[in-house]
Amino acid sequence: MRPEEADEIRALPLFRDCADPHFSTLLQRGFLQRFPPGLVLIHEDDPADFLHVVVEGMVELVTSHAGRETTLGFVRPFGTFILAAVLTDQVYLQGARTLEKSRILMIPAAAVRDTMRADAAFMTAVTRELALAYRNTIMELKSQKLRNGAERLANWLLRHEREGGVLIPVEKRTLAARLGMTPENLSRAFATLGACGVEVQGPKVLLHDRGALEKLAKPSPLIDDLAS
Amino acid sequence: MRPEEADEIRALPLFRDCADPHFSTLLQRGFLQRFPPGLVLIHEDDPADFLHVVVEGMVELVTSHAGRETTLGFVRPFGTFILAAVLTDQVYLQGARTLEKSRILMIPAAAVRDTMRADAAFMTAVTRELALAYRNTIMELKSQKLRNGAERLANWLLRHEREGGVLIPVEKRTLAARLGMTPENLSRAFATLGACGVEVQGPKVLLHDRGALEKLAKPSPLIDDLAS
DNA sequence: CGGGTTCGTTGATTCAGATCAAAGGTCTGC
DNA sequence: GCAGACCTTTGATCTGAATCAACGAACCCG
Repeated sequence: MRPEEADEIRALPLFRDCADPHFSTLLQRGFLQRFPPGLVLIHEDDPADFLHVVVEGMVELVTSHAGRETTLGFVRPFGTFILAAVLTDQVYLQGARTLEKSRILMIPAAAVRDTMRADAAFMTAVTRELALAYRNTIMELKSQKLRNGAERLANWLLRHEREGGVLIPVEKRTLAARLGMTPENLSRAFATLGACGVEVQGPKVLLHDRGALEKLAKPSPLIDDLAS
Repeated sequence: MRPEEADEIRALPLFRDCADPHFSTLLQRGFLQRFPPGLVLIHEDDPADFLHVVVEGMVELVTSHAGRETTLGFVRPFGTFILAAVLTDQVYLQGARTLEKSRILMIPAAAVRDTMRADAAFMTAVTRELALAYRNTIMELKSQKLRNGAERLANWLLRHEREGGVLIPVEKRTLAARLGMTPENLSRAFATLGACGVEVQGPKVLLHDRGALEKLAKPSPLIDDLAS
């Protein structure tokens, strides 16, 4: 791992307050692995062996049931995933696969649990991280139950807007699954948002009228405040 | 509080490993309150002041946005709610109101945080509780994204089945909101399940053919294993 | 460079669920 | 015991989303 990457991980809320020797142990017991795009990192229903930290690239969290499949989230550097399964020592509830060439730091579940026991500050950080992830998921559920497709897209755009536009970092089909709709319907949702000054140019999206878009999206800190 | 109720709370996974003096302090700093049915205990967007423990009765967790409203869960004795907001000291993401006459133990957020700091076993239990609640919500989200209305109802019935039947503990309109559909559609979903041996008699539901119902519901431990 | 595959979009159709409306039932409070 | 309110169910209709199908564009690979 490059030094600046180690620094980034060290600075994460999850590890920031961990004592130096404990953090070193975590890193020593972990593996930094490279993966090609599209590789399945985790199968649903497998026992939870590792906490994963995305160092480079992007990971998609997916779940499927009875022939249907959906995307639950994306993880980019320096995000972590499947902390909860590691803590409860249960099976994973969601699968994971790379969307790009990626490097992942994999920390054995036992190491995480050992360090929690040894380092109260780390335990606190884990708890905090879990609480935030939990709140994020509640928001996701609210979005799914209280909004229609176009509204979910509009809010996703507003949340990812940078300097008047958004660069969609994944294939549109993947974004559609993330937002809980079909690719066809994502296209139509974009068309609907055209009336609010949304212009699509391949992966680039221009928001010409943020006010109009917000009027349709009705963003709320109780649904849209955290990341994904 | 009656002694047997105090015992029930003491035996909860959340408090079981808490040292005696710390547990006593928690109880001393808490208030046991009685509430009539239909009373709003918590407004969304309020700062998180108290961890709530339902001692008697039933509580509905609700959320609303842009004129729409939905139910996120029910809490019965001796369940707790809004632990995450208490930990992160943020606003509540969901409202709460009583469905019946209820008694609630309200523990100040500061007391919870103090005890976590003082008692490692309690901290561990809090973390575990959070991880379970988080996994529950993931399952809920999966159910919402991967199943249709009749399937969600079928799985709810299977999960609550006792001796060949289910006694619906709330108004059907409330159950409908819990399952993410309108009351009208809940009626129709019950009608659909009639073909699988489901018979409705007011609040009582008889499952005459569990096999047929399971065939339609396709229950999975990755979606249906925990409570709510 | 050319051929094939995948992806994104668009149109037509179907389906699930929401909405609107009305009737019957239950519970409540006076 | 009765009147009124609310809940539940059923029917009719409408809307949003999924599906099916087709086409063009982009991309990859030989």
